[in-house]
Parts: sequence; structure tokens; C-alpha cells
Amino acid sequence: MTRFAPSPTGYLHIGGARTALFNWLYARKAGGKYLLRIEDTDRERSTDAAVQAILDGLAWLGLEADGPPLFQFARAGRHKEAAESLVAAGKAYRCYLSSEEETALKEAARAKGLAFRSPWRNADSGTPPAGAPFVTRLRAPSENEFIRVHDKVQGVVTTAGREIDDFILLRSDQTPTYMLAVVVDDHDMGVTHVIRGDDHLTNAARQTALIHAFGWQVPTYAHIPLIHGDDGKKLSKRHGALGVEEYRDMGYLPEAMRAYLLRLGWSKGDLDIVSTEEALELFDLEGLGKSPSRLDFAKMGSVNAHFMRLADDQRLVTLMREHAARAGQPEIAKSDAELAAAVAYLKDRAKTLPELYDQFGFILAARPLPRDEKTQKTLSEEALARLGRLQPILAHVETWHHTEIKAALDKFAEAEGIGFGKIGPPLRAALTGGLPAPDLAIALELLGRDESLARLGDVM
RNA sequence: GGCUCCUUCGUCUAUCGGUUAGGACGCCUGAUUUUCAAUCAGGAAAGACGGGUUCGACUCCCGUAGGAGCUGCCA
Repeated sequence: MTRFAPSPTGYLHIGGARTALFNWLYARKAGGKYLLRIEDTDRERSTDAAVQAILDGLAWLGLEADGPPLFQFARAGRHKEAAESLVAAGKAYRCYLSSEEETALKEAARAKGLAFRSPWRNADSGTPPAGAPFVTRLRAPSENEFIRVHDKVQGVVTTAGREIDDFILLRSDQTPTYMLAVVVDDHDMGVTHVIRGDDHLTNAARQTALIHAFGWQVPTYAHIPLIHGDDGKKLSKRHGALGVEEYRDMGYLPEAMRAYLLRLGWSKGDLDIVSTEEALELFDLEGLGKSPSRLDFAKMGSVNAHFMRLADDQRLVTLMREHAARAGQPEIAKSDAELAAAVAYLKDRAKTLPELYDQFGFILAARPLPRDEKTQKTLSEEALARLGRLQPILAHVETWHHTEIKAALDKFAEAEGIGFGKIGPPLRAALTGGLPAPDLAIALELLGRDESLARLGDVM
């Protein structure tokens, strides 16, 4: 049983997406379940829009949970009850410190290099002021105890009890903190494996102390290194900490995102691009790396190109149309079937969906095509004369298919007694006006006979 | 400040005491060639630094430097 537990305070960024992917893969591989828990105990910062963004992002990535999402705040009652059971058992206590007193004590503790302890942790600290607000704190492990976290990535991490402070379980308004909620929920949900960012590594020691207080089973931890920006600094909005929907809008395929994210921090020998199907067979915690990795858009592009080639042409047409619409680009006035046929030739020339759309540029261009200096030069008098002789031949190609067109072109070049190098450039200049386009026979087929002949006519 | 974690080509990584330190992306060169790509062939490119341990260290230990995290009534 694994879980992905984002807090809905912003979009689902790429690091979170990778964490979700690893949890999802691990559960599926092991025949277990993967659940989603929305950690919304911070009422100030949690928003419904963020919840939706996370849900949408995960859906786009195809990382559906094995059950409905659990909203943590809805379980506040259970959390409170759990904390109170700890108080009753003497493992936690009520602390009546004012915030000024607390700040002073914390500063003093820090100056001495000790973790914060409240005087209220001791039973003989006096009678509680009647009606005064209080928080509930964990009675942290004693000075000579050690908490060991057995982490599948980081190894055994030992923390001295004196390093663990009497952290708050229940705030003064009796709502649970993150530390309490995580521990109680993971236990109640039956979570056995916790795969999360290593920003939680030191929290794992705290949580382990809490779990011990409850007398519960400690889950297996795997703290994965964070993803950094391409400058090695922490991921920020400037360099890639975008919501996953922005990657979608940049024209990446979800299966490519999964493959790229998988390799960011996980490896299996020399394997490079690992499809989701293969990953479902191969994923393991042993392959997780220990050092932070950086986002590399160039690599991401090449991975995406790989999956574009494998993708179904009709699907690419649909996705490409969605993108063009979203980007406000003109629609391509051709049927899906026609486009799919073209995509088959054009998709290995594009790394992303917008690039695929751009490949249609030469088809979309309106007649007469503008000519730059280079095309003008290519269309010499000699070349134009030759195109004039080619025109009727193309007009009579029986089936307008690239193999037949190619045969006609070759035959023409032979008849003219010239290499294709003499006919290709001017023909291309006439047909595309210098825009990038595929092989000429294919370009001719895609353009259609009428348009092709019309473009030839335009230059003569 | 204290505690914890990390450190192999520009990037993602393989290596788990003995290798010419391998692969991928990117880059460079060449081939192909009708543009741009794609493709194919080749190339440059790495163990942060300093000490140990050992017959032998990228690999184990210590230190230094750099990076990151935690140290919240945030998660």
C-alpha cells in the first residue's frame, strides 16, 4: 500500500508528479494499492483550485489512484482523538506556554544546541491556568534514546533523541498538525511504503518517534532526492517547476513524461527509455538514486520525440488540433483521416505537438507563396523551363501517391539527362517557398495534385 | 548556529575494491542529400579536493569545500 500525499497549496509540479509516479509504479509492480491523500490541514493555504489542478495533473499523467482521494482535514476528529489517547497514555502533554515564553525557550534551546522542550512536559510543572489556551505536544524521546530510520534510499539514518523537539500534535484550536495527521492517516490507511521527497527525511525521525509513541508499525521509507533546476538550484517557477498541465501545453505526451521522470532518479543498468509497461515489470526501490537531479529539456524533447513516433497517428491529430486551438493557431482545414496520413510522414520530424503542427506550415501557406532571395535565385530561367516540362507529367500521374510521383520524377530526370539535384531545388522552391518540408514526392502527395500544379503555375 | 542528506562527462546515469570508467541526451566531424529534420558512422567530454585503509581505490574510512533539507500552532 503506497500513497501520494500532496498539499493543495499550488499546482502539481514535476517533482510531485515524479513522486506520484514512483508510488504508483511500486504499488502496481508489487500487486498492492496506490492511494491519493490530499493534505489540506492548513486551512489558510489550501484551495479547491489546487485540489483540482492536482487531480487534473494526475489524470493527464495516467496515474489514477486505487480509490477515491482522502481529504485529510475531514479526519480532524480522528486525529484529535488519537492525540488525546497519547495524552492519556502519558506520551504527549498539554502545553500552556504563551508564544513569548515559547520563543524565548526556543532561542535558549537553540543557543545550547538542544531541541526544544516545554516545561509542561514534566508532570510537576504546576497546575494549568484555568481556561488558558494550550497545544498538545509529543513527549519526545529522552536524551539517550536514538531513533533509527531504515531508509531504502538513504540507508540507516540515526537521530539522537535530543535532536527531536516536543513538536506540536494539536494546535491551540485543536486542529491537527501535519506530523500527527500523516502518522495517523498512514496507519489507518494501511500504508506500508512511504516514497516521498527527501525534504521529509528529517521528519521521518520525528514521525518514527510518534509512531513509537502510538506503538504502531513503522512503514518502509524511501526518501527520494529532489529535482533541481538546470542551474542546480532549487526548482523555481523560472526553470521548470511548472504545473504538469504546462508540460501538456508545451506539447509533451504523458507517456513521454512518465518515461523521462522515471529516469530522473531511477535507473536499471544501461536502460535508457523505459516505457510504462516495462517499468511496471522492472521498477524497484534499489534503482533509486541518492543525489538530486536536474531538469533537462533537451533530453525531455528527445524522449518525447521517441514516443511521438510510437504514437497512433489519429491520436496525434486529435492532440495536435487541441493544441492549435489552445494556442489560438488556425485550424488545419483537412479531415482527420487526411491529417493522420500526413502525420505518419511528418511526426518523426517533430519533438513536440506544436512542432508537429509547424510541419504543416508548407501545406497551410497561402498562394502565391512569398519568395525570398534564395528561392528566387534557385528559380533560374533554365530551372523554370524545366519545371514547365515537368508540369504536364505531374498532371498525368495516374494515382497521386508518393511512390508513383517519385517514379515519375525519376523518369523525368532521366529523360532530361540530369541528376535529381538539378530538378529538386527548383521544384522544392516552387512548392514550398523555402519552408521546411519532407521528401518531395511526399510533399507533392500531401499538397495534392491541384495545389501542387497551382503552385508550379504561380512561379512561371 | 545545530542536526541530517548529497557530490562520476554540460545533463540523466552504469560501476557495487582490480574496467582503455560504459550508455543516453546535447555538442563537434563525416556520410546520405531535393530544404529542414531524421538516419548512419566517428569524435571530444567525468570520478569536487586532501588525507588515510589496502598489493590495488570512483568504489571503504576521516576531513575540507560546495549543494540541499529540517530546525513553524507550513506541509
